[in-house]
Amino acid sequence: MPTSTVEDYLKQILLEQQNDPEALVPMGQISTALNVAPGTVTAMVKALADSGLVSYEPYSGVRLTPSGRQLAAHVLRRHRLIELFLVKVMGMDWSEVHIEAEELEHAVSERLVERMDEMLGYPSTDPHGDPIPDAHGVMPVTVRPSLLTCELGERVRVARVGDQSREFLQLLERRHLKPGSTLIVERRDEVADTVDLRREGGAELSLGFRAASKIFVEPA
Amino acid sequence: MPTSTVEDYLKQILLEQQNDPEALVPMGQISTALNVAPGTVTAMVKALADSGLVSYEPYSGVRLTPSGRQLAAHVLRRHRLIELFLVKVMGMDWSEVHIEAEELEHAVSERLVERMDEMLGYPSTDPHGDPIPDAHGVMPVTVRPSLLTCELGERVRVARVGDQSREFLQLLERRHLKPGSTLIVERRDEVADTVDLRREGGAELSLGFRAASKIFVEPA
DNA sequence: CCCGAAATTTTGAACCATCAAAATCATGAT
DNA sequence: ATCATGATTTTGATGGTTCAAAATTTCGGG
Repeated sequence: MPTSTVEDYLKQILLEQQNDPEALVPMGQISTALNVAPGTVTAMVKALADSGLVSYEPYSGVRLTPSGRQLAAHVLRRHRLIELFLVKVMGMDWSEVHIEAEELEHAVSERLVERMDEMLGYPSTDPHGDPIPDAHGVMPVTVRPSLLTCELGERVRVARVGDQSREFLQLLERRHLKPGSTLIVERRDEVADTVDLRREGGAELSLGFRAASKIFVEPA
Repeated sequence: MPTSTVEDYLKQILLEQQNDPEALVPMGQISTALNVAPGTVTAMVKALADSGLVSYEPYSGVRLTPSGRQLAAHVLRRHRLIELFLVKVMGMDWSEVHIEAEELEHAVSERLVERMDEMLGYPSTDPHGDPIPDAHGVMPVTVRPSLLTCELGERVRVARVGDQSREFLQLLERRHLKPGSTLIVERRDEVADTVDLRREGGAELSLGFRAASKIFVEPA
């Protein structure tokens, strides 16, 4: 049985390289994301390599092996199903479920996860629009434009948000920019660092480039 | 923040001495219950004593201090609310929820526990009839007769079962002896080691003394 | 009152996850 | 090509939890 620390490292590596399974994730990135000292990551990664969960290239980085990827995907599945469960069934706020799921993902049994999945009707995405790996650990990766890169003047729907922080999510809630909302990007001003949006109903609002880049959309 | 190991020790000590707050729980009892070596318990208990959670009397045993009791009661509250939640909301079998709750009790946040409590309508007992401590850690202790000590010929209702093992609980389920069931103890035979019961509806069945002593009843 | 069995404590060791700080390596700019 | 800078690895150490086995204590019966 992998420890919860091992699960955290694998999950993080998966998140950092999910677009490209061949990519090497540098140590520093993991160190920052998990908030541990760089040397700790080196030590841990060596142990993961010894267990055959990652392949480690000194001074370059790590990538998941098939079995590491499998395990990581299951952790991610648990995390995302739990988040959705907490929102849909427990009525919790979407801005608080990430932290909660961070703990619960290491404690729930396989049976309980499958029960949640069933109760939720086998959903494909979590409250932030992230895909939920299926029971075999398979997860579709969809690349979408953000508010910074999508067409101007087209009606788009918010599909996913790329920042799980409480503050960011609460902002989106107040501005009615949760996944599912539709809107149009009216204009972008590089100098002013603003993206102007028109929401369903006509209300205008604007975001800075950094915030806009964390909201991903699909054609409405 | 106490570690989950600390929570396990405190909870176990509370369970072993819940009738008498003055009682000293011997090391061996904890060692057996938690399935760790005796020396490990000694070491851990010393650490708990240093944290002011228990008072330790070498070669005699430990008892909870007020703050230890407080903490233990909160762990027990989480455990029992989770068990009930898993049965009532998740539709899990009562024979499998104990193990699940054993993990979850260390992972759920205060907020989530209170949310479960609310959804369940502030229940007073868990699926096995054990009392659920309130949000302040206060738990009523009711002493009840067992099938071995209650009056013969009286209609009684199963109020609590004192064995959480899967096998025992599945047996009770098959025999319709879950908490809430009513029955009459017809006779006891010391030599044959049998307790004969008549269930609601008239069906007769018998149990051995050891099993009978783990089923507690109240007047129906 | 002493003695042996049972319980408890001590000792020495291991594993996991972590840190700070020193040493090493890699890379891009000159 | 070299060299400074930043990333990575190494080193030495700590805290928490655990074990096995040896030493000690307790306590009831002779």
